[in-house]
Amino acid sequence: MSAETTRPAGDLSPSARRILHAAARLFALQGYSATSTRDIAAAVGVRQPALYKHFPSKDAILSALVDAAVGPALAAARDLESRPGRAAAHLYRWLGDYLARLEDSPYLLVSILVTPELGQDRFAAERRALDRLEQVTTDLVARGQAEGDLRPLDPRSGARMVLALFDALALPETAVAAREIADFALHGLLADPARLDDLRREAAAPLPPG
Amino acid sequence: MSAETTRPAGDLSPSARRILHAAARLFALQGYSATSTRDIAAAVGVRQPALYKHFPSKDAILSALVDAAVGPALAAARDLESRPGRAAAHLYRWLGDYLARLEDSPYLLVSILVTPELGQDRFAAERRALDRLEQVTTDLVARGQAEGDLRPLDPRSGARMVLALFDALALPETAVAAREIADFALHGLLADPARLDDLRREAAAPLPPG
DNA sequence: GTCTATATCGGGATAGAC
DNA sequence: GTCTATCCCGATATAGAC
Repeated sequence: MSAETTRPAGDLSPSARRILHAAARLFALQGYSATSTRDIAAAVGVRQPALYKHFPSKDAILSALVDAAVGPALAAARDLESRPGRAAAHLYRWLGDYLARLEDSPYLLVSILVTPELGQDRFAAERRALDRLEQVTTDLVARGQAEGDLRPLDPRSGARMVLALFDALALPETAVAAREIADFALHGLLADPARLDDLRREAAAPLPPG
Repeated sequence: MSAETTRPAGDLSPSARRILHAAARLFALQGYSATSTRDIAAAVGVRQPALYKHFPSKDAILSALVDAAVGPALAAARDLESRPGRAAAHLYRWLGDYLARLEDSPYLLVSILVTPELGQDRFAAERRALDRLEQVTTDLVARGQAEGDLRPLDPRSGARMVLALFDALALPETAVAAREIADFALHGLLADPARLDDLRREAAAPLPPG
């Protein structure tokens, strides 16, 4: 349940998945606190107490969503760290893959990333997961700068702005395409945008073994 | 109270301003619904019912915050429309001014822009205000493309991504600087970043009369 | 314009039958 | 594993004294 476990979504029962799907959609549309467990249950087609056979609390639902959103992204980023290649290309590949995954995901996880309720003390574990996401992004930006591909700016600021762009993915009906976001992010960071085609090629190539 | 009025913040009593300040901070930290009117009152140093002498409801507080956040930005953008000059330079100037204003503002309005509760029906008027903000941004992007300064991408997507960056302004302690955001946005949009210095000069010059 | 006291409602969670 | 019924609490808002 905690963000430490980064349990893959595959471990969840079909019922639990349906609950997460419905909850994520409602959280995105109207916010976490404004969504009642009755709302979630109605969207799933069951009565409110039925949820508690799958999750011990409403908070646990949000926690599971954070895990499902952040876990795969962290795993992918760490995998990339061990591979050869330019950090800027890794960043581009990582953004494209992760954003496309979110786009396809039924969970609409993006808006979870900006759920302000996570600022409360009881979600400290989830906040740590988000902090790790920011940290791996910061590392990629810093490496890209050291390698000369990315323009000089505070790498933490760069990471924050890249992650802030995720919110543009938003809801399906109005979404900005994943590739548009990845392109915008790289344009925002690159020292010389002429190198983007080059990076795109490297990022599209099969991943060399670490 | 409605977003239509775009009433300047100057119309508010000092007490009302203190309430808005405290409320904005708490909404940003833990979310709108998760913040109780008791929380707000405690932050202001009064008891909960005292708030109702200044605002008729909790929703009205959020509504006033949206007005204060969006009103000046729309006014500034419309003013720019009537002036000569390149749209890309206008966009840069507008972003810099508006973001700096938010940075200085005691209201921490940024996170208001992503408050998911605004998705609920009863905030339709506030959503329209945010839609207008997106529309003026879209228009600026489209004009910048027509003038050849901005690279081709869906102007609506471009506007969404620019506005999504606002969230990086976040809270004071961890904020990304306003200028960093404006620079990142322009880099993300520009056809040729070499033109940025030029645009910066035009944006820094005194505004020519319309 | 702030207070105390309180009405009223809705939400999270549990008990226990099926 | 879902249901009905219910507990309990916290939240918004109002009443009325000062």
